[in-house]
Amino acid sequence: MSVKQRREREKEELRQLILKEATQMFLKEGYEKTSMRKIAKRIEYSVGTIYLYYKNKDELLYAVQGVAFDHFLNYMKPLMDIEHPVERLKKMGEIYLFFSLQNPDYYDLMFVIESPMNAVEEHESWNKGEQLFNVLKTTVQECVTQKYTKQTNVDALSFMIWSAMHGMVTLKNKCRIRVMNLENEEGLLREINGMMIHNFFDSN
Amino acid sequence: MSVKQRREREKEELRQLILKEATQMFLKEGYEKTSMRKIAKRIEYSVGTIYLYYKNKDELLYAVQGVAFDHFLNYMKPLMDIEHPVERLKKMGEIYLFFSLQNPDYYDLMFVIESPMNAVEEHESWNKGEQLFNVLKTTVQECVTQKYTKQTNVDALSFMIWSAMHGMVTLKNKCRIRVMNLENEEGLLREINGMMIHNFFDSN
DNA sequence: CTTTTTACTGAACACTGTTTATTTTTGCAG
DNA sequence: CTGCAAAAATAAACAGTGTTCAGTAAAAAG
Repeated sequence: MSVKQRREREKEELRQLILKEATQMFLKEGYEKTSMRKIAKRIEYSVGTIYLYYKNKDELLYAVQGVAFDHFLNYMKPLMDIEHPVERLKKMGEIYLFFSLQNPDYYDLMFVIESPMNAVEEHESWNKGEQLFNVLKTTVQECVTQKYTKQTNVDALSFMIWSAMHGMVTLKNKCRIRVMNLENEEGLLREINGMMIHNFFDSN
Repeated sequence: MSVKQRREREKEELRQLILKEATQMFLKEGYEKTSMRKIAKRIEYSVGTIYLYYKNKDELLYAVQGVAFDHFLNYMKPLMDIEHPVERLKKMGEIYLFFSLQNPDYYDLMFVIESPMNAVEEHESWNKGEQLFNVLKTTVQECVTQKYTKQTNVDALSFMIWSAMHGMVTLKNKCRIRVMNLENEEGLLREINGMMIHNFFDSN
């Protein structure tokens, strides 16, 4: 039975190799500009082989999205040490901005890219996105429960924060912020994060 | 000299025809999925002809963006009749949401699509985007001047509002809002608009 | 050593944006 | 009306895309 195991391990290794190289290429060149042939050339296999491990390019994207979400979740981990929910919320915003501006391509893969999403309902990377949102929602829930805000609608409050963050990041990354003719774009984003927290939450 | 004029008019007519059909196709099928050959087939000319009127596909996108911005600006026109800046701001948010959710493809063309933007610095559609942002900024400026808010940073406040709106719209349109498992997604967006205005502005 | 199973290949298909040599159409002078 | 130059439109070509599938090579089993 050892042979079968080895074979299985080898298959898994190739699967991982494809994922690793595809991830790197998606991040470096973007999803659209990374062709299956280029990936194949990089891993030194023929195009067809990739299709033995991933149904199509979308399937490969899902896998890469999983990697991206894991990466993001790791950034968020230190947050759990912060006791005060308002403080945690503020730090969460800072991390969100930091990660998104440092890794605009990861961000794109997770939150902007269109292609699949619509079609598929159930997918692993999808659950990871939910997991990420729950980190926010839980913290907001604590803020509400502990009366650090006048607001009561946890969904609305959570989504507002997420939207503002997501909006800032995408307008920045897609260069639409340029219409504002600012000198320090990233500085403004951080300022707004603080501004929002202080307006909606009272940390006493 | 009449002949030259007619020729020029005919050229302009074809230019407009290409723009019109391209706009329709971009909106219906999306930018990526609309090929130059398909546009050519639709207007019953060969592919090459399009390149005599628009340098390339990006150039065509710019033109369509112009159409989209005009469309959006038209939606915003009725706003100017609202005297009270806070009321105007709130209505602006409602219109923004309404337009963006009704015309997700126009929205994509204006605010999400990547391709050109980065390369070109000066472009007509760009100015129209600026014009649109100034409608918001002017209103926020009035709110600040007339002391309807404690905030003083007009840029920050304006951009925060825009970001929140843009974030909500894109998360909705790209289906990322689904992780929230809501029943009435659009209702929540409108609720948040009101929530933001009432938290940052005091209309007395 | 043969058979069967598994893994892999590369050519083919129907597309894409863009360029260019060629052909067609047009306007005008003789 | 004819000849000709200029303008406009075309078809073919180039290099690329995602995806499929008949065929081949390698490995495992008998």
